[in-house]
Amino acid sequence: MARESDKEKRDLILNATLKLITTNGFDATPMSAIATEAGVAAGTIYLYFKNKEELINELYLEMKVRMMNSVTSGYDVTLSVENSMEFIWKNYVHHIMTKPLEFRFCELFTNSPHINRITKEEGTRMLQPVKELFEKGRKEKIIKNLPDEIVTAQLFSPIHNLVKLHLSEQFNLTEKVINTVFKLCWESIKK
Amino acid sequence: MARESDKEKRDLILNATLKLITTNGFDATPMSAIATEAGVAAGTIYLYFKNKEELINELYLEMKVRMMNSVTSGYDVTLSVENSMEFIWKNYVHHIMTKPLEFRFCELFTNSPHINRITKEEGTRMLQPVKELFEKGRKEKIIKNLPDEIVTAQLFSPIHNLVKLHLSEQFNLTEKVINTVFKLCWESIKK
Amino acid sequence: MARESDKEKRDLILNATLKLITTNGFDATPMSAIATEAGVAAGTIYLYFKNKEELINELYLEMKVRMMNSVTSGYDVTLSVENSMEFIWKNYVHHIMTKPLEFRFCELFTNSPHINRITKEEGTRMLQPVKELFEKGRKEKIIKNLPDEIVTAQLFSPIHNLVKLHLSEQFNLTEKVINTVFKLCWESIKK
Amino acid sequence: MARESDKEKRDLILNATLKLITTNGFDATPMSAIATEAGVAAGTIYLYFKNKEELINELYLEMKVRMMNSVTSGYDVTLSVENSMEFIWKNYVHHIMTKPLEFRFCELFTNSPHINRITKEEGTRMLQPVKELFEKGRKEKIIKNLPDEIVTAQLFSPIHNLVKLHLSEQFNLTEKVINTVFKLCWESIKK
DNA sequence: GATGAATGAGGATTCATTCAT
DNA sequence: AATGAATGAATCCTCATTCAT
Repeated sequence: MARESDKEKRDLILNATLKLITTNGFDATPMSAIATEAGVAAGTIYLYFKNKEELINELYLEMKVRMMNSVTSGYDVTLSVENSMEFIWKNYVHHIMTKPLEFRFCELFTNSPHINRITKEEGTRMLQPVKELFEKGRKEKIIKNLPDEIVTAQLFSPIHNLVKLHLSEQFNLTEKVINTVFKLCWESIKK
Repeated sequence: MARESDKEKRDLILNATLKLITTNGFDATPMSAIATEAGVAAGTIYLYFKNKEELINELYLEMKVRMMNSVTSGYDVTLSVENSMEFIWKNYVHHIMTKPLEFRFCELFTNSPHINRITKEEGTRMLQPVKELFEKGRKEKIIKNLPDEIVTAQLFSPIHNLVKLHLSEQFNLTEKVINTVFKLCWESIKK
Repeated sequence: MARESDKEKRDLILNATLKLITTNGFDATPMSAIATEAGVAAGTIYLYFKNKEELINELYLEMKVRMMNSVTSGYDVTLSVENSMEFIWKNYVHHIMTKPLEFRFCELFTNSPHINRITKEEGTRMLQPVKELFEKGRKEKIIKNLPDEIVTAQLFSPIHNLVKLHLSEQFNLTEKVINTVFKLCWESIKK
Repeated sequence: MARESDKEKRDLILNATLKLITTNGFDATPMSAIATEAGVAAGTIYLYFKNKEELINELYLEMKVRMMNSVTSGYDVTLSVENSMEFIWKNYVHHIMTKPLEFRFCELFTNSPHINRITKEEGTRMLQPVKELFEKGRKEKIIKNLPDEIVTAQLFSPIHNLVKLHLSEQFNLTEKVINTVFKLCWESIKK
């Protein structure tokens, strides 16, 4: 039970951090506020994280892990490349739309000097399965022969952008629109 | 000459802010550092900007203005929709690639709580000419009948993303690649 | 055995404190570090000592006791005043040279506000045997008629100082030098 | 006048530090207390000293300088070695007796890890004139042929010790006693 | 007795902002 | 207008001590 309690407290802190930083930004979120929100003492945070920077970095990784789990959960290897892609793509969209805090947090920190190189690389490493799918698609002559970066950009950045607009209520991203966008994106890279 | 000197000092401060914030981030850029970099006294900044927040906001607007000027400079109204689009698109790419500081700054602050609603709206308002071009394209049945947001996302976010990778040296964005990407994007929205 | 174990733990804590405080100083030695060095839990220290201050004070007394034991061990009451003095003096020198940690600790705390008046007095009280020897010397007209404080100062402070230099490697205190210094000191107080 | 004010504030801070640290010890003297005692804001200290450590080090040096100035002020080179020595010795005693705070401060920090090597060396370097006097005495066959360290120890440490007792009111150091002690010390090193 | 997680007060330091010159 | 010394609130973090297990 001691270990459960540890896990719980760590999670309370991570969740409090996620909520406050996403809402107010890094600078406007003192450790004391995180402690209060998490219902622990200020010093307790330092039992689980070395300092504010490490707290952010671990939270960032946690977010990336959750996302990849979400995206690949239920993934069926026997699916065709196109169906696999659609499955992953829609899982991704669903994930970021239903976890706005996690999404916003990743947005804020992906290019932040607070995230150190190692964390960033570990975060990127999780995209491996997707890259393998691209490779398969190219080999099977299903998608165009373009570098991973371009395929990723064509496939994911438009919807990524639209989700951002949706979450800031500048645009209403319906299921129908999502389907439309997937088709546009897929068309642009398929052979 | 007094007014010119004023203008100069204001610009010195804005440029110093751009450089330091882009390099070190908002938190790691004290007003005193900006003053030193600009070659003025700390107090002087407050003669031109009410406080740090306003300084950031004004710089943000300035960046947006410069970008729109860059993008539409030399724009010829007699061009076809497709050619207009290509002109603007490539101007945009050129601008953000040659002004990495300005680009990075906008990236950092577009979704930041430091930029207030009014500044953000004013920044968005400058996209008006582009939106009018979309409207024209839809009317002339040259591009698909899609909302502005989707057209913008399809057209600009992939290259936007690739420029980010390019500037962080994770990808080499050559002239050839740029042309390829334009074609992909344009294909995805044209009728 | 329980009591033996208690004694052991108390000693482990005292030794750890001696080592760490001497090396790093009082401020740079948290209780948690002492616990780790002693191989006990942080809370355990408080079973043996009321708080940090008392821990220091008890250690200080312990050091004084050890020193007096060292200094008078093997002391022969039938010796002449001069021989007694030489015996004690050289025992003292030997003790502080072979127990640099204990010596440094006493140095650090003799004039520190952390050592309370009572501890200090108890520490001084142990010099009683030496003072009696002075009294005997004066009565037998072997040493000059000077107050204890002056005799002590003349006899011990020069070598005390040289040992400090020796331990900080600014001076090499050989057996020959020690003998020379004893003679100088003794001459200065003998009649 | 601006510079005078600077000097004044720096001195206010140094004096406050001297007083509080000597009374309460390093740990028990927060920067905020120093600020209050000096009559400045907490942040102001950092305009004159990089941090607490540097403040202590500069104060330490200041104390050493003042002492050497005191000790050699009015020093007449035409005096004999013995008279020179007596002059300096008594100046020294007078200085540490009349400046108990400065004396205690030096005592506290001479062997403290807070004083860095450079400061310590610079502090020691000021003893040069005294060492030259020793050399002269040896050459003129007036004092015994002993290393500087021993001469220093014999000459200064007994009185140093007695002053400490005097200041802590464990001993009353009268002018007569001082003269007696000088004679004892001088006798022990003179040929 | 022993543990070590949890506490929260306290301290060094930074920095946006002001204001006397 | 320009300065930059001074301010002091705010923040991160440490650590002596407690207490439930």
